[in-house]
Amino acid sequence: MNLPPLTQRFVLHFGEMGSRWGINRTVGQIYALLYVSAKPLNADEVGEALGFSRSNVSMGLKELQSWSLVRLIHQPDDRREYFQAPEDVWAIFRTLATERRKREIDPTLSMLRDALMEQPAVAEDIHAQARMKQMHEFIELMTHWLDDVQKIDSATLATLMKMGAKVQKLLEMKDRVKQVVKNAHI
Amino acid sequence: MNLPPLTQRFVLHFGEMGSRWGINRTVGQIYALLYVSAKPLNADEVGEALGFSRSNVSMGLKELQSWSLVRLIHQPDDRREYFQAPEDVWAIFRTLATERRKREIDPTLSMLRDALMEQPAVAEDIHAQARMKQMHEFIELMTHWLDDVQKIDSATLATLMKMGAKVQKLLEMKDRVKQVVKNAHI
DNA sequence: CTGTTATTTCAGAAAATACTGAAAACTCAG
DNA sequence: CTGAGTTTTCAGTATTTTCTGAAATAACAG
Repeated sequence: MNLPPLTQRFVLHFGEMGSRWGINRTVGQIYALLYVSAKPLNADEVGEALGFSRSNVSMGLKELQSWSLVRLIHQPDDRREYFQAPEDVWAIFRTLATERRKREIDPTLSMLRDALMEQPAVAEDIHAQARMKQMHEFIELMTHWLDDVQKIDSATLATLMKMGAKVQKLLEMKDRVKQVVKNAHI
Repeated sequence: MNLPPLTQRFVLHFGEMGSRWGINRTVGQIYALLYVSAKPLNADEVGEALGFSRSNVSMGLKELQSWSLVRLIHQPDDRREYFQAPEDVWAIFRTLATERRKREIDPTLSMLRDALMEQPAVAEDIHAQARMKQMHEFIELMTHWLDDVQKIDSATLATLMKMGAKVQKLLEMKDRVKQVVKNAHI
C-alpha cells in the first residue's frame, strides 16, 4: 500500500470498521479510497494503491455496486471502467439506510409477521410470540418513520436535526395554539 | 437444538442477522433466546437449548454483558448465574445506540478530527481532507441529534415518530406564528 | 480447610471467510 | 473474424474466526 498519509489513515480505519459491520476489510478500504479520491479510479489503480489482487478488487467493486455505493463511469478513449463514490454524505446515508433495510429489516419484519400469524402450541411460544409482537411494533414504527423522513430534503432535515430535542417544544406549542384557538371560539 | 417452533424460528433468524452485523451467530442466537424467554436462564440451559458447548455459551454471555444487552441475576438458593434480556424494546434500542456509538462512531470521529488537524502534504491529501471534513460534519450532526433525542422519553418519542414527516409542518407553523407576532408589533 | 459446584480461560481443531492466480468470458477496434 | 485489452469466475490456498474439551480458577457450603 502506497498512499499519502491522511488517505492511508482513513483507508485503514474504514477497513477495520468495515469488519465490525459485517463488511469485509477489503471492501471497506476500497470504498474509503474511492470516497476520498479526487477522481474516479479504475480497478487496476485501486488494486495498485491498496495492494490487492486484481480479482479481489473486482469482487470488492461488485459488492459495492450491489450496495449502490459506487458508480461506474467511462472516460473518453479508455475502455477501462472507472469507479467513483457519490459525494453527498446525505445521499450516501440514504443509500445505506435503504440497502440495509432491504437486506436486514425487511426480512426480519416478514419473519416476525409470519410468526405472529401462527397459533402457538406451547406455553413458551405464547410468551415468545408476545415478545415478538413488541419487537415487530417497534421496528414498524422505526421504519415508517424513516420512510417518512427520507422524503424530507437534506437541508430541511439538517435544520430539524439541529433543533434536536427542541422539536418537543414545538409539539407543546402546537397544543397551546390549538387550545387558544379553541377558547377563542367559545 | 430443541426449541418450540416459534422460538426456534426467531432464534435462527437472529443468528443469521447477527453475522451480517458483525456479531457472531452464537451470540445472536443466545440473545434471541433470552429475549423471548419468559424466565431468566442459566448458562447450562442456554447451551442445552441451542446445542452449544458450555464454554461457547460462557463467551457469548460475556460478550452480551459487555454490550449491556443482558443482565445477570441470581435466584434464591441457587449458586448458578441466570441471565435475562431487558424487556423494553425502546431501552434495548437506546442501549444498542449507545454501545455502537462508543465502539464505532467515537473512534471514527476521533480519527477524523486528528486527520483534520494535520497539514496535508500532497495534493491528493488536500482533497481527501476536504472529504473527511464533510463526513465529520455529517457524523457530528447525527450524533448530537441522537444525544438530544435520547433525552426524550419513549412515549413522547413514539408520538413524534408517528408524526413523521409532519414535523416539517410544525416547523412551518412556527415560522408563520413568528411572522404574525412580528406584524402585530409594527 | 476441603470438596463440590460453577465459571473462565485457552490451546488446538473445525469451520467459515477472504484472497489469489489462472483460465474463461467478454468487448471492441481494426 | 482476429486478437489485444479488460473484466469475471472459480478452484484451491491462506487467513481469520469460531468452537470445543480439558484444565485452571473461583465461589462457597459444611
